[in-house]
Amino acid sequence: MSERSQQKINTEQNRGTVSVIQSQASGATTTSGPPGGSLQQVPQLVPVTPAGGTGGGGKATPPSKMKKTSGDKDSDEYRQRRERNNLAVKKSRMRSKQKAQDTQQRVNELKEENERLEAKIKLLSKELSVLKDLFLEHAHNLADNVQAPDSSPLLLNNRTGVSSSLSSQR
Amino acid sequence: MSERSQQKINTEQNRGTVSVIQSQASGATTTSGPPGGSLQQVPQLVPVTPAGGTGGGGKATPPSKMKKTSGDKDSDEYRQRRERNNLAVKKSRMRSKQKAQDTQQRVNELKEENERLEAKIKLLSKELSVLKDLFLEHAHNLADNVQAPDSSPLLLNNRTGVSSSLSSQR
DNA sequence: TGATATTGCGCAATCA
DNA sequence: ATGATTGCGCAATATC
Repeated sequence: MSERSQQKINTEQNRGTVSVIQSQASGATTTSGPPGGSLQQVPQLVPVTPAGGTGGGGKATPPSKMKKTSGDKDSDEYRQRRERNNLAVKKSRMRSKQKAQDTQQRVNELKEENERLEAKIKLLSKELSVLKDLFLEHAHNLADNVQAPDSSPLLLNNRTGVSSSLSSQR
Repeated sequence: MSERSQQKINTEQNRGTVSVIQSQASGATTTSGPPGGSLQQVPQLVPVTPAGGTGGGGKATPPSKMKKTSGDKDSDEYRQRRERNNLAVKKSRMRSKQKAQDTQQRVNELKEENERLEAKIKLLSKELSVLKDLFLEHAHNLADNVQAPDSSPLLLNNRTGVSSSLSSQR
């Protein structure tokens, strides 16, 4: 299960015809392939003057290493490889971005969870404190030898202001 | 090993500007050469097709509006701008990466914190449960009208197996 | 209006 | 040899 975002792949070289399509309003630039995204580099004839003295420039005759077909750059295979790599790059970057996004989201989730847990802790602590107080009070009563034969304090938990502490938590 | 390449790309639509590559000769630019890095593009001027995009629809040959010097690409200012941008790009990417890293770390921290909180909750819950049991037991005793002449149960908290529950939490 | 910041993309080196 | 990663420069935008 993997969806593929396919996009226009021009497996061809434009040699002079250019398409001017550049009117994209600013807008959501999410990670969805921007239609008509930006293009850059331009087409152009191979400038490399193969032989012939470059009249002006300094060292303009890099060791001509043309092996293979008429140009290892114009090669059909080369273009193919490039295209594949470009695709791979795109994919990789997409995943990378996605991952970063996921991580960010994870942070948010964890933060939420954290708050929840802390709230729970607070609640439990409060309950505990109430019970402890009751205990202490009771202990006091015993110590003071106060019988307090009336209703047992167990059912009166409003002593410290907490309404319902003795119940299943949450 | 060094392959000279020049960016001549084109896949997808192209516009009408060209990219020229500039050489770097012996590292004179502010940016130091990257260690074992990549190659630079090849030097050479490019036959920038005059602005006119053919197809554009409106202007077949827009007046070549080269402002300023005759070459806006080989211009000194151009290179300067590029260099600045390259710098900015690097900086931006660095920060981006750093941020991602930080985010990842935050995840780890939060996870840890989470575990801690959960452990605490567990502990509190246990304490609470023990106290409740004591309460119930006590209530029972009262209900059964048992005198319980022995010591008060408050000091005996080993009933359910918990060692020290009645103390300041943490 | 100019400068920096961000983003998408292609190339090439390197990894796996 | 092939796909995945990564650093880098270019150019279009976005932001300030």
